[in-house]
Amino acid sequence: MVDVARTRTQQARREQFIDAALRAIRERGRDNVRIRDIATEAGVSPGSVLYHYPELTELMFDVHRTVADRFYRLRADTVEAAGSAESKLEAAIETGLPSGRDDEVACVLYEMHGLADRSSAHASLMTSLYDREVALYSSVLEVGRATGRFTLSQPVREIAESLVALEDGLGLHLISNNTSLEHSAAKHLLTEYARHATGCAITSS
Amino acid sequence: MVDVARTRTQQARREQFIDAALRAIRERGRDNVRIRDIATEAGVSPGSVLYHYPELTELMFDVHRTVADRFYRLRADTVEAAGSAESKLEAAIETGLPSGRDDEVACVLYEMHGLADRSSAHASLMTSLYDREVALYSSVLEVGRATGRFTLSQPVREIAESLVALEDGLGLHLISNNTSLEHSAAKHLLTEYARHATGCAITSS
DNA sequence: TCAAAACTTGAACGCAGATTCAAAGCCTCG
DNA sequence: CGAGGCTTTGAATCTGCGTTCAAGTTTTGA
Repeated sequence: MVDVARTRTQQARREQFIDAALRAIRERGRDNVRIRDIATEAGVSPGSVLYHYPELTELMFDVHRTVADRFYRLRADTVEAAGSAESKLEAAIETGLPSGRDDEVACVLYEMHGLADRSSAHASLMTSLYDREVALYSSVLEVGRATGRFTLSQPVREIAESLVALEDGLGLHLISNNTSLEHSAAKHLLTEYARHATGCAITSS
Repeated sequence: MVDVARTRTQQARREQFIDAALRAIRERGRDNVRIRDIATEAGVSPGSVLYHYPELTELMFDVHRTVADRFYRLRADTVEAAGSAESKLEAAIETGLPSGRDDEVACVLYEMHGLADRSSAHASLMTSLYDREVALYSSVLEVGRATGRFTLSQPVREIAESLVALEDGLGLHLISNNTSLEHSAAKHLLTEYARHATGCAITSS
């Protein structure tokens, strides 16, 4: 995935196609999306898409990278903005679950997961997102412990990894229309685990 | 999904196609599988597949149903066979994670998840599996509590749902080649949570 | 201002895969 | 054994999508 040098405007154009592809993928599914769909979404002709992305796999990769980054950035920024360790933890939990089935970024992120099976490039993206999310939770836990607000029941990394896995599992069900699991229930489960693991009094308001 | 009446041999033939499709999907991916792949896998011609499954969506549905049932059945049987509540819990955990990337049933099950987005029939299958898994864990927890071996830190249903979500999230990462998460580590996290929630002394041997 | 480069388009082409179907094979039961 | 129904096949057809490309349009920069 070595990037050829591109001008600023070329890069900007590409980003428009990334957004168009994102919407098209959401609409038609990762493997059913046609070049025409992406073109239509971007308001151009199919040839134009190919001109900027001669390799569709590269566009797929960029979409994956983009949703992973956006997902993480929102979380990191929200956590950063929160004051206390407790509210940081609440912020991480709140932003870790897909807001609903209208959550484009989360939906596409889950769609992309499947590519990791067969492409090591996509697997790296997934691993990298996982690592960043674990690191984010870890830092929050460290802060809470350092300030004496949290009493951790397990090693930091274990709690962080469990939180990430838990929200991924819950998110998967929320996005897949599991009617036995509401968003509020998912958040409650996540909060309860966090509460037990940190011994602090956060709420799933 | 009303089934037309079929003879025993017709049903048996269909099951061969389900197995062939399962292998083909594993090989080529849910949306990239061609009729020819399924036919080849079954050792017949494409026309034969269409003869038994005029609607490919029906075959997809049957594959989904089959993997969900196999996955659950193995768990239920293993848990059933275990003696104490502790070993039942260990059995549930052990069978809840994909054994590896060679785990056909688990891999295809995760592939199928994505269909729930757009098909309510598939969403029902997913929900049904979730419900059964939650019920399975719930029953184990009830047994442990009734026999005084478990001291539950949360309502039964919450623990059960958390365990299911946790293993789904962990499984997703294992199947997606997340190099930051080993199978043994996943099992450890699951075990730790179970231990914490039940207050009992199981090990992730 | 103008020439070259970058970009876009839509029509034309080629191909892969779904689908159809007539012919042939093969059960099975009277 | 043989007639009728069930199953399989491979060839023919259809369809839709990717890809190419010559011809136009826009942008750039000198």
